[in-house]
Amino acid sequence: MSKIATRFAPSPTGPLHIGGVRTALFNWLFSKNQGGTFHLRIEDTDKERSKDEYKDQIIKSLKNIGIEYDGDEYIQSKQINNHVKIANELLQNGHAYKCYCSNEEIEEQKKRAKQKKIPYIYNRKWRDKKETEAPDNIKPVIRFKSKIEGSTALKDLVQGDVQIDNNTIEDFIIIRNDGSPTYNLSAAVDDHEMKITHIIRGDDHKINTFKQMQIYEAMNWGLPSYAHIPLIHTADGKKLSKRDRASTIDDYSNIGIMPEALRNYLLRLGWSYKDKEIFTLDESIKYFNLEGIGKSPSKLDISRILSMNEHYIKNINEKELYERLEEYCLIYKEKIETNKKDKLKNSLSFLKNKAKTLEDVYNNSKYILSNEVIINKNDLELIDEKAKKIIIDFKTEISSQEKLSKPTLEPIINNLIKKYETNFKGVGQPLRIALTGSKFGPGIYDILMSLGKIDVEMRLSKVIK
RNA sequence: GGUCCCUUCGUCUAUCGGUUAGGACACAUGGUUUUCAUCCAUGAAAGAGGGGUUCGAUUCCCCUAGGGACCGCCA
Repeated sequence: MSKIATRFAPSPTGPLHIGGVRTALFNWLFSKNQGGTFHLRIEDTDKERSKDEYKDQIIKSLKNIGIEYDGDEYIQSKQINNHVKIANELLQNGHAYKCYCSNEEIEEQKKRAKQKKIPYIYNRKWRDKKETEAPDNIKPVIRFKSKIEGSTALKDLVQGDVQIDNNTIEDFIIIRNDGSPTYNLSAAVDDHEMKITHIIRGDDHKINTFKQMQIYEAMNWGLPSYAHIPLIHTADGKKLSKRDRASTIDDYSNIGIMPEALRNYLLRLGWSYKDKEIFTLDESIKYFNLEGIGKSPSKLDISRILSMNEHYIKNINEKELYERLEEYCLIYKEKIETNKKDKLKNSLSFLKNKAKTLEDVYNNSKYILSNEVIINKNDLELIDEKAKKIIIDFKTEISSQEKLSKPTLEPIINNLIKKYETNFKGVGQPLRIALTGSKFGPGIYDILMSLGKIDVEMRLSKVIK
């Protein structure tokens, strides 16, 4: 048994969306679980639409989520000569033929098929014709001589046995009339060349598998194993496409979803291992298997992504979390001022409790990050004369404190509650509004200590003027 | 239209013929609390329909319905 090798083969004609990321993840996990290798192949043979920026985005996306491919990326366009060579061999050994039908002729047939409401399938006109009958004003394409009789069974590692009548596979084109190879030829040749043992891909490729299997057989190559995984659907049940918003990793990074959360979510989408929900990267390698992949397509559920992210925010260590937050703010929000960094770091322990995303953490920490407290009119009205007196008293009391701490703050607040015959809210709410500009937020002690004495005094002065 | 695939709570799923059909997210209610949250507890919530096979079907088979994918000289 040769060493397990899998591959992910996207075309750089658009940004990689998370459906592709999941396919890559499954391939990678499977190979690592089996002690094999995982390869990235860039299928850039469509010169018109392929762009380097997409290739870079694909590579970046994989790296971002923790997927590492073995060796260099395999660039398909560099292998075109090899694909053409194989096509010629196929021509020689009688598994392919030149087709001289004109475009118009083919179009005409398609049109007729449509009118009769029967599926179009190339009529194999040139399959057995002699080369000498060829018109000299037409550049031929090369077609693969597909099987006409019988049926082919695919032992799919996810879907089980799938059988299809051979005559539903037409004599597909392997070389265009400009001499360039088409997808099915290139993919099959490269998979063989790369010694891929397991092809795990979306089940939208299933029909291609039957074509590619025939190329393998015609070349007498040993067949790889296939696993067709169900596609991810959007919330309304359609195939995920590049046009969908919130579909690339960056879309999720943008709202503060961390890569490990997305990785964990994608892993559990259509795959399961008992009742386990949370998988570290190592655990996912350890437990991943093809048997756990479900057969039905699954829908994207943002609330689950959010809750997965919430779990990771609460569970990664704070130093790490801080670094993520700083990077997040730098890229998507604002640079954190140097003199705010320590305050923010020390406040993470309570800020993270109210956050599902890094964006939430950022929003919750705005009172620390910004120097100005903006209080809206309704909230300002809550600071009435009595509240102002409380604030003045509070400010006087802390002026003698060297540093704000819970043991010293607690008696002060308790005394104010007694003195003004109010409750905690009566003291806490005006303070919170004055210090953060909001009725909601962290605990009052946390706010006080996270801001520090100087900031607290400054902010309080402003409301009692 | 043709070919192929799929069908358990709203969502992701467990169950590999015998279960009060389990878990997670979301939702609802209650509790803790200093506001918002967190946290804890509790609750509601599912085998698409119809036939078989079997002592017994969510599980195996068939039909129907519904959903999806593919049907390019794109990949």
